[in-house]
Amino acid sequence: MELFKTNQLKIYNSLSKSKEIFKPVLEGNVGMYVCGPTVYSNVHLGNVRTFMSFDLIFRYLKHLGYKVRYVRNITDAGHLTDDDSEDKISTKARLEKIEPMEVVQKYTVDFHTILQKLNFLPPSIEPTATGHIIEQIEIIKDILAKGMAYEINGSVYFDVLKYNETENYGILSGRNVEDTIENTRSLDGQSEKKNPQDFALWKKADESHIMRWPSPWSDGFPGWHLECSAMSTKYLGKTFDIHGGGMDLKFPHHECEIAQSNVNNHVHPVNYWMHANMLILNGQKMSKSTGNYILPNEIFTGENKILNKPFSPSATRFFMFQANYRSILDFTSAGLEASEKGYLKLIEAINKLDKIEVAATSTIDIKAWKQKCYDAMNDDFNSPVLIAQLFEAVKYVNLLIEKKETLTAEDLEEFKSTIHMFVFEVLGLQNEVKQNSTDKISGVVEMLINMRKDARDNKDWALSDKIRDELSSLGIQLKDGKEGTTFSVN
RNA sequence: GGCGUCGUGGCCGAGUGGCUAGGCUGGGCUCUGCAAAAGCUCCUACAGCGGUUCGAAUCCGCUCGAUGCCUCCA
Repeated sequence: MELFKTNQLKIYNSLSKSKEIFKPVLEGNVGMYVCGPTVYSNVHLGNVRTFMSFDLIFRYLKHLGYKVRYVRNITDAGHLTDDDSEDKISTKARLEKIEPMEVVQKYTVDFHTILQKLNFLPPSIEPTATGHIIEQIEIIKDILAKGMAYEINGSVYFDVLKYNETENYGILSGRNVEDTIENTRSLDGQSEKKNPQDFALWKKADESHIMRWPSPWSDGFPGWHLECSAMSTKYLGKTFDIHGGGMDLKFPHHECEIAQSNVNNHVHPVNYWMHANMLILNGQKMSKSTGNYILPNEIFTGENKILNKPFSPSATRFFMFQANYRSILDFTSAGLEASEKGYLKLIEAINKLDKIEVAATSTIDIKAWKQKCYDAMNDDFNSPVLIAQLFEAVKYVNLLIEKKETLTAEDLEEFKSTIHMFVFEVLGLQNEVKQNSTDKISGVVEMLINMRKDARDNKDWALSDKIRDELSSLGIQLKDGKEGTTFSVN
């Protein structure tokens, strides 16, 4: 029987601002859409955190036995710059004097490389905005036909005020349009829009603009908000289960998606809206201009001014999951160092699992422990609590090896498989310790351990300590236990 | 200014009304030739001020602070 039938999953829904029991549209199936990156520069670390949260969610849903279709788009057109007239990709292409598609290619590759290093699962579909121009044009036609948009000078805008007469523009973000009007009154009236809060569905391209597609209104390009509506509808249907993204996309991006779908399909597009919170760096907002900024790859190489040392992808992943996805997370060197130690402790315990011997009786209630792990994840993907339970398991491992606790063969098997499943399959961590110590090294170290044992038996402390210290300086730590000496490679 | 999110011990972070996670750091003890590892243990907190309640970190109000969106930066 699938696990989802026995596990009651609760998800915090940004729309209702409360935890709700998760019920997919189609039993056993989950449709999930997450707003992907705009590929006009290296992927932002905060963005990585958002995607990592949804990687965890994707992994856990799959683990529960759901058939998940996970769509995460690539925005390669339509995301406008501040003056609201030029596409971000185009701007970058002009600045670097390369083709827009070169910009897209370069940063898409960067994005995938970083995610691969961090052991992300690829989404089921990764559609691009430029690959769905036709679908977007069809939606614009429909919205125009329904009278909720207007054309001016070859551009098409969504009529927010008119929409708000019958629907609620602000249902997700808690804004009301009247306030928005007052607060935007001071902006200059250069825009051709009827109202400042109207957003673009189609923008006419000026002569210098390289990225352009023909449409009934002009040669131009689609608005940013539209691509997500087009692609989510195409691959997941008019109403689907989960829509995710960073907290910063709640308004206006997701609000606009809701408006578009409400007009286009006459339904609210999403049952569960999920928003990952922000990542800050040393207590401050990340900002390129102030230098309080770090690229994901610089974490791994250590080539940065923020952190004291490099950190591995798994240590970084572990650090991120020690906080709940809905909390603001402060990215600091001290925090990463603490997490790295915790991660190594966990992995070392996992690598020691085979040393546990089977006993006739169990002194630990493995089923109760396992249930706590599931309870944590079922409670809105509470990874910090899951990790706390995994540290309980670390304690068990050490006590079991010392024979202060015992497990039957059946319980031991369940214990091992549960640990492996949560650590590697659900959290997506990698066993970096194991990768470092090859069998050849193990053989050599074992030999030295035996030599040291002889020295110790002869009370030749000078030789024994020399072996220990020299191995230590090579990054190999010896650990004397009741059952003999073991080692770990740092 | 408006709309959100949040403010927990030396640090990081769970916890939504009573049973007070976990990690890192530091102290003590056990084990050990010594150390490390491991086990046990200690330091016990909820921004401030009011209120509701038999009882609040948890609910309500106000104040202060952080952060996000509203304006390019995830």
